[in-house]
Amino acid sequence: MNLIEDLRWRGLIAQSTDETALIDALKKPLTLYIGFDPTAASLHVGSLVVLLVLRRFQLAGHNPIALVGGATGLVGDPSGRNDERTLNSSEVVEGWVEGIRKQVAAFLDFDTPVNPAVVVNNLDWTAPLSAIEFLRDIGKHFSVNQMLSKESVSARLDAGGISYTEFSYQVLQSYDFLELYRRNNCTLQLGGSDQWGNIVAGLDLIRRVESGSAHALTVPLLAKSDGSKFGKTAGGSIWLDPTMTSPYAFFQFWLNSEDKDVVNFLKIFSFKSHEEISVLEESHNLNPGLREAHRALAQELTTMVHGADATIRVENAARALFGQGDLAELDETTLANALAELPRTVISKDQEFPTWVELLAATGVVDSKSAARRVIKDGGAYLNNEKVASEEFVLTKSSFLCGKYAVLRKGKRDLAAVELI
RNA sequence: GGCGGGUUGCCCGAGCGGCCAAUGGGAGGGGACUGUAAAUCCCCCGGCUCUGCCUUCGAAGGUUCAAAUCCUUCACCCGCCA
Repeated sequence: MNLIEDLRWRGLIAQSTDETALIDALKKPLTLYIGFDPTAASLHVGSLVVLLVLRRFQLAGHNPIALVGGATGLVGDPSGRNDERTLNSSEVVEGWVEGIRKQVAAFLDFDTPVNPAVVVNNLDWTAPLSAIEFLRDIGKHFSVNQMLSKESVSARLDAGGISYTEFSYQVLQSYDFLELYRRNNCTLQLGGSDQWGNIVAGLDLIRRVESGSAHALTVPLLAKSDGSKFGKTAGGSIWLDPTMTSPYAFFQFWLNSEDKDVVNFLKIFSFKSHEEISVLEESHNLNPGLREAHRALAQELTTMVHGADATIRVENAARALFGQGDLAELDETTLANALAELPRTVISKDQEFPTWVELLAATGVVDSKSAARRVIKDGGAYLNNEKVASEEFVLTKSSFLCGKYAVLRKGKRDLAAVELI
């Protein structure tokens, strides 16, 4: 099975330029790139889809380039949006570029002698360019008629307009491809399916300027089986940065995948063999309640992103906190380790203990005291796994397990720790 | 530059002087059932010092006992015309 067939099996191919030619080109190692724009301080699980495809190409012997969009991030991609982006200051974007550069690097191999990965920043070749050079050398090759017909632009024209800045985005991205074609002989660009227009514009530019030919391959934008956005939860996006999404929450995100999605997710994200995935699929169909596939997915991804140690810690924590057993029976070490993975609030022995409402709000499991009251009224507030339905309830020293810890829970799975010092 | 239409809570979208913290839908939250799933059903969904009070309906002023609703100015968006 060749790489393209494997990607197809995984559901990772949306569109490509002439597939026969692409398969042919892939018989020899080629150089390919994917761009990531710094639109936040961290990548999220959605970016992981395409990043892992890049990794698959490297594993198959090709030369991967990860491009961080220090330039394009300053401009803003109109693709997939129906309103203009708010521009971020260059200092902010610069900071994000650094963070994302590190994240991307973690998934690629830079030490292999044959096809080491490369990370580049498009600001390096865009910044020195003067406006006149840009217009004469690059802009001249673009037809506004074609630019207007791009989905990303026409959608915006219908939705209320687009600035000249974002309109120019496709030109910048095309120039990136041209530049990488020249510098690295890069002949394939990967991206989310919303990037098709931008990528193809790059192919045109390469053809016009260098009479060269290159390829495009896009990955479907991942949606859940119910059509909703992948990678968003009530708490917001699932980020790769552990300070933005804790490894605990990250693990739980995968473990809580819907049944209908889990096998697809394994195909998309996992580096297990087809056979291993089939085994998990069978187990899942036979006894979904066991959630073996969910667990395998959560373990593999958490290990990939946060490391094996973190995965073990986080899984043990979940086992302790979700265990059927009485929390009071846990020994202090187990409890302390489990709680270390949760958001924590510290209260002092000397101060007056807060009321139940105040405590719930303080830990952040609810957004406000009003919300805390609502949850209490609805019977969704738990202390050490026991429902507490009184707003006036105040913890006492005996509420603290091992004399130190209290476990707050809202609903089934929203937990926080309180430590007494 | 002229004329007309618009700006409502996380999103869409009603309301068009008091009965409005503001209809409805979606998203979200809790409960029941389950498997830390889905579907379904019930409840909730601005904040607080919570039988009351405070802050919201683009912004600032004004009219009125009373304004999201009327008037004025400003900002932005969308049309049509120049």
